[in-house]
Amino acid sequence: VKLPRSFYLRSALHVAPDLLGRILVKRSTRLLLRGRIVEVEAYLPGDPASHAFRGRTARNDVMFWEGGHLYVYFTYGMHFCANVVTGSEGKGSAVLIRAVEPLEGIDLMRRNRSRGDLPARDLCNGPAKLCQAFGIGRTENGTDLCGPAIWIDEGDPPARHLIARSSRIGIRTGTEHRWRFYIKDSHFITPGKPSR
DNA sequence: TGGACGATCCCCT
DNA sequence: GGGGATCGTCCAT
Repeated sequence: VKLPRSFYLRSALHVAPDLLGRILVKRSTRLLLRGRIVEVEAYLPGDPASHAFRGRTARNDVMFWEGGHLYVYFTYGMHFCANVVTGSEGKGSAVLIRAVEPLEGIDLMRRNRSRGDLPARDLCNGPAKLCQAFGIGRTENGTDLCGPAIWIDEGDPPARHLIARSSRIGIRTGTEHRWRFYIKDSHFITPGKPSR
């Protein structure tokens, strides 16, 4: 069952942990790519680490759309990362999907990653890796997650005691906040280290 | 108009 | 554990 619009119209701090255990789905040409979300980060209004911190621009425009859209950004001259926009129109808040556990379409994911030899655990254990594996790029920016192309299924959320949190990864500011959430016993989370 | 800087990844030692 | 790849974006000059 596809998560409804109302799921996304909440604070990113509520949506982020609630996304764990949900299933990211992308309809490819004739098959489905599916992955269980195991690691996310919240980016809030007024958050200096957020792309939206310095106001609305052409690049981050989608982040200010109504919750339930996909904000895809390009970084380091070669990578894409995907976020779930949260809250009402104009909020400028989102949840970065950092890692998913591959469930379906794994052969295609391997081909998309240009590596036939990668173990499943290394296909989507990073925000740019999962975008490459799922074929998410510039054209997917602004996709409505309540539409037919990319969506998130209810899945099977973990018990609360299986959810861990830490500071976020790869940022220089806002490191005092523990806004990274992940499934404690998952083998499919990022190898990178939190910022503090 | 230019330059510093990424919400990263991969390969090297 | 460290550095290079690679380029769009933003802000300061």
